[in-house]
Amino acid sequence: MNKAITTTRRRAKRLSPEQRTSDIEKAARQIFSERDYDDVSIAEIAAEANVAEGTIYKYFENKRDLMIKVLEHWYQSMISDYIEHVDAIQGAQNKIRYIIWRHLKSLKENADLCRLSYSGLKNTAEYFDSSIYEYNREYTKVFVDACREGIASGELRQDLPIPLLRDLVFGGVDHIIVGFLFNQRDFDVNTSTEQIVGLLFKGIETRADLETKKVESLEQLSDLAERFQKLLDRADQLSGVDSGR
Amino acid sequence: MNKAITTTRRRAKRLSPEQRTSDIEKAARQIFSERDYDDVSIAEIAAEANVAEGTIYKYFENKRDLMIKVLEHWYQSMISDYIEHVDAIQGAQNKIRYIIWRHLKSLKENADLCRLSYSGLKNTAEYFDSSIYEYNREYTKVFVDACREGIASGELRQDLPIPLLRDLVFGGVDHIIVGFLFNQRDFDVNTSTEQIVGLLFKGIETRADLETKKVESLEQLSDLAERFQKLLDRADQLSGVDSGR
Amino acid sequence: MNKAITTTRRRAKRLSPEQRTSDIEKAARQIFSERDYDDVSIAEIAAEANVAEGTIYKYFENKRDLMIKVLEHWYQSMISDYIEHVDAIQGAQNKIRYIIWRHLKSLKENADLCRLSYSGLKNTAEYFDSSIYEYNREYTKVFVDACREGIASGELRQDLPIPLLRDLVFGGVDHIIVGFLFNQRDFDVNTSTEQIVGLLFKGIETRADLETKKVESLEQLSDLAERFQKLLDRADQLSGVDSGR
Amino acid sequence: MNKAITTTRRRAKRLSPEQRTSDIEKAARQIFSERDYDDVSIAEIAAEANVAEGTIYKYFENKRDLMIKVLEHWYQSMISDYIEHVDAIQGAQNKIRYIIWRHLKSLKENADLCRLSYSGLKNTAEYFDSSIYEYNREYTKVFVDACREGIASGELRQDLPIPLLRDLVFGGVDHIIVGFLFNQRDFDVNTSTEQIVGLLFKGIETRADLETKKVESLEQLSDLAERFQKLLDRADQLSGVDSGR
DNA sequence: AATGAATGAGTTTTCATTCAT
DNA sequence: TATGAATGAAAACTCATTCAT
Repeated sequence: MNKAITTTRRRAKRLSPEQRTSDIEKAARQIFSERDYDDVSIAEIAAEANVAEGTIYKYFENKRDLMIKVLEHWYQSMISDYIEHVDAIQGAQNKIRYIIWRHLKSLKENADLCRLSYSGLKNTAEYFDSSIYEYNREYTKVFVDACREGIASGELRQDLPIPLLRDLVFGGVDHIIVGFLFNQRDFDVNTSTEQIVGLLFKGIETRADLETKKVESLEQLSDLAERFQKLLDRADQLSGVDSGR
Repeated sequence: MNKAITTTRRRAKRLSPEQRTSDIEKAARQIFSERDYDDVSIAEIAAEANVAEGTIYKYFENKRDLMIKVLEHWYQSMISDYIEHVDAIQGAQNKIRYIIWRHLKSLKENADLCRLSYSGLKNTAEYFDSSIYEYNREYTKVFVDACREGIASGELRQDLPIPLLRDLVFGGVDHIIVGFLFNQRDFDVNTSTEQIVGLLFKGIETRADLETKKVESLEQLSDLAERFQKLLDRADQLSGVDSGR
Repeated sequence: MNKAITTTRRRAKRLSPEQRTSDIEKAARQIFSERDYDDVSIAEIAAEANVAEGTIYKYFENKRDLMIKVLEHWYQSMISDYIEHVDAIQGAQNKIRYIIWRHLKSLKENADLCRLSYSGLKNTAEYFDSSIYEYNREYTKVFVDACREGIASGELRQDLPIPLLRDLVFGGVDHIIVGFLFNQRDFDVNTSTEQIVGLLFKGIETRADLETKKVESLEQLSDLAERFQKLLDRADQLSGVDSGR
Repeated sequence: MNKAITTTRRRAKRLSPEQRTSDIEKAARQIFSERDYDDVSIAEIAAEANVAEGTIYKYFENKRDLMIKVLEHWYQSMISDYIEHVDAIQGAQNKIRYIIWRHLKSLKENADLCRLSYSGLKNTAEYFDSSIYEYNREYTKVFVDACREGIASGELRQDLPIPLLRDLVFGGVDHIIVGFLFNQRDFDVNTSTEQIVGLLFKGIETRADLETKKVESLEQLSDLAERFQKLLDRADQLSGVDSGR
C-alpha cells in the first residue's frame, strides 16, 4: 500500500525544446519497445520522460505522431551511412550481399522497433500514407539501384524483374524477422545472408557444372577452353593427325 | 388480431446449430470483408445474420474467435484440394510453380480475407498462438515437401536452405499482396508466378558468360578435355618431350 | 470518510426502451436544470437516472443530443394545445394577448429550461441548425398568423411589419426572462402581458388629440348622452314632434 | 558575432505599458472577430500581438478579462459621443428614433463584436456580473431618460412602462441582429428604424376601428359632443328647464 | 434457444495559466 | 519586463460481453 509513491514530480526543469523533444522520444522508444502500441499509454511515456502529459503534446501532435517520429528516427539512423557504404562496395553481388546483411542485422538489433512498426502501423493503408513508407522506399531504392547497376554491368540478367526481386528479398527478410520476433525462431545474420544471396545468385537448381571442382570460375574455365583449343590445333599440326573435323 | 398481423421483427426461426453457426459465420465474413477488424462491431454482424447479439455468443466465444473461424474456414478451403493437386504434379519445379501460382491466385481472389488477416491478427505473437498459424504451417508444408522431394530427386540443390526458401517465397508473395491491397499495385498472377519461379530456378546472375564464349556447353568442354587427353598421351609416346613450352 | 457510498448499483432492472429513454431524459432535465450545460457531466446524469453511462449512449447520440431532446420535448409540450387554444380565441388583439401571456407564463414556469437553452445552445449559428429552431419557427408562426388575421380583418394596420413585430415581441420577452433569470428582476406575467399589449396596441404616444378637445373622457360623453336621452324623452312628451331632423 | 547578426526572433521591443496593452487588445479584437470565444487561443492572440503568451498575463488577468476589455472598449466607443448627440436632439420621438437607429447601425457595423459578446459572455449570470452589463445599463439609460423626458413633456403617455419598453426595444433589436448574424437575415438600418418607431408610436391597431363604430374618428366624436352640447343648451332654453348648471 | 438491455473500464487530448529564467 | 516551457485536470465515448427474461 504505502509504497508512498512520493512522485511529487514538480515542474520539470526548463530545457531547450530540442533536449525535451529528444528526452520524450527516448522515453517513448523505451516504452514502446516493451509493449504493443495499443498497450502503451501516454501517461506512461510521460512518467518515463519525467514530464507532464501535456508536455508531450507540446512537442508531438498525438500518440501516433510520437510513434511515427520514433520509427522515423530509427529509419533515418538506418539509412544514414547506408548509401555511403553501399556506394563504396564494388559489384552488384557484393552490394546486394551487403544490403541484405545490413538489413537483417539492423532489424535483428532493433527487434523492439520492428515489433513497434508491426503493432503501431496497422500494416494497412495507414502505413502507405505514413512517412515511414517514404523512408522505406528510399531504403529499398538502394537495393533497386544496386540491381540496376548489376544489370547495366552485365553482372545480372537483363530481364531481371526488379520489383519482384525486391518483394522477395524484403518480404523474405520480414518473414525471418517475424519468426524471430514472435515465434522464437532464432537466426544468424551471416548465415541467413549467405543463404539468401546463395539462393538468389545460384538459384535453387542443381548446377552440375558448378560441382566440377578444379575450375575456379567460369572465366577461368573459358580461358582454359581457349588454351585447350589452341593447344589442340597446334598438336594436330605437329602430329599430322586430323583432329576430328 | 388475426394471423395476418405478425410482429415485424420476427424472432429468428429456430434453426439447427450447424445452420445457425454457418449463417453467422457467413455474415461475419461478409462484414469483415468490408471493413477492418476493429471497425466491425458485433452488432453489425448480428444484424447481417439476422440474429440478436447474444446469439452470436452462443455459437462463438467472442469476436476474435468468430474472426478466427472465418479465417480458418478460408484456409481450409484453400487447403482442401491443394495437397491432392500438388501430389498429382510431377517434378519439383512444376510443383513449386503450381504452389506459387495457386497461392498468388488464392490471395488475390480473396483479397478481402487477406485484409482481414492483416487487420485482425495483430501480426504479432497473437498470430503464432492462433490455429491460423497451424493451418499456415500445413499450407507451407506442402511447399517444403516439394522442395525436399526435389532435393531427393536431385532436381534441387542438396544444400538448399529450405526454411529460408520458404520465407523468401511466402514473404515475397506477402509483399506483393500487401502492395496490391493497400498500395494499389496490381499484379498478374501468371506473370508473377513465372518471375518468381524464374528467379528461384535460374538465379539472378547472367548465364550469358557461359554461353557466349566458345564453349557452348559443358559437354563440349569435356569433349575437348578428352581429345586433349588423347593428344597428350600420344605426344608423350612420340617424344618424351615437354608438351610445348 | 466511510460514508460508505455503497452505491453497489448493479445492473438496473431491464426496462422497455421507452421507459428507459424517458427515465434518462427526466434525469437529464433535472440535472440540466440545476447547472449550465458545460457544468453537467454525463456521469451525473447517469447516476441520477440510475444507469451506467454507457446506457445513456444506447439511447442518445451524445450529450448534446440528450440536451436537444430535453428541449425538444419542452417545446413540444409548449406547443401541444397552444395552437388549439389560440384558434379558439376571437380577435387579433385577444389572440396576441393570449400568445404573449402564455409565452411569458411558459418561460417563467420553465425558467430552468430557459437557462438550459441559453447555456446549451451556443446562441449562435448552432441554434439555427438545431431542431429547436424549427420548433421555435412553428411557435412564433402562431403569432405571425394571428397578426395576419388581424390585418385581414382590418383590426390591425395594413402596413404592419410583421417580422419586425415578432422580433420585438419575442426579443422583448427574451429580455424580460433573461433579466428574471440572471438578474433577479422579477415580473408578473399578467402585468407584463398587459403592458406589452398596451404598448403594442396603443403605442407610446400620448393620445393628446383626444384629451385636448372638449371631451375629457368617455365618461363625460356618456353623461352627455344620458342627459340628451332625457331631453329627447321630454321633448317627445311635449310635442310628439320629431326630435330635430 | 557583430551587430549585424541579430536573432531572427527578436524579443519584442520594450514598449510603454499603454502601447503594449493596446497592441494586445487590438490583436485580441482581431482574432476574436474571426472566431468564437472558445475557438480562440491565447497563443494565437499572442502570436498576432507579437508577444509571448506570458506577456499577455502581465497586462490582463486572464482570457476572459481580455475579452471583456475588448468589449468594454467597444461599448465605450459606442457611448462616446452618443449622449452628446442624443442631447442635441429635440423631442422624445426624435431622440428615440435616433437611439434605435444608432443602435442598429452600431451593431450591424460591428457584427463581429456582437458575435463575440454572444459567444464570450455566456448570456447568463456571468454577463450581469461583468462590467459590460454596467456599460449596457449606461447605454440603455439614455433611452430610458429620453422616455422620461418624453413623459415629462407630455409627448409620451404618463403610464408608459419604461423598463418594459426598454426590454422590447433592445430585445427586439437583439433578435434582429441575431437573425442577421447567424441566420443570414439581412436588414436595412433605416427601414428597421422606421418600422420600430412606427410600431412604438402608432401602435399596431388600425386607427380606423375607433371610427368604424358609429363614431368614425375621435374628431367626429368631439364634434358630436359639441353638437350634443349645443343641442342640450337649445333644448334647455326651449323647455325652460335648467340644464343642471 | 434466443434475446437485447445493460454494463463500465479505460484513455487521449486541450489550453488557460503559472513561474523559473 | 518578457519569456515560453511546463503543467494537469477533467470528461465524453465505445462496444465487446453478460445475463435476466
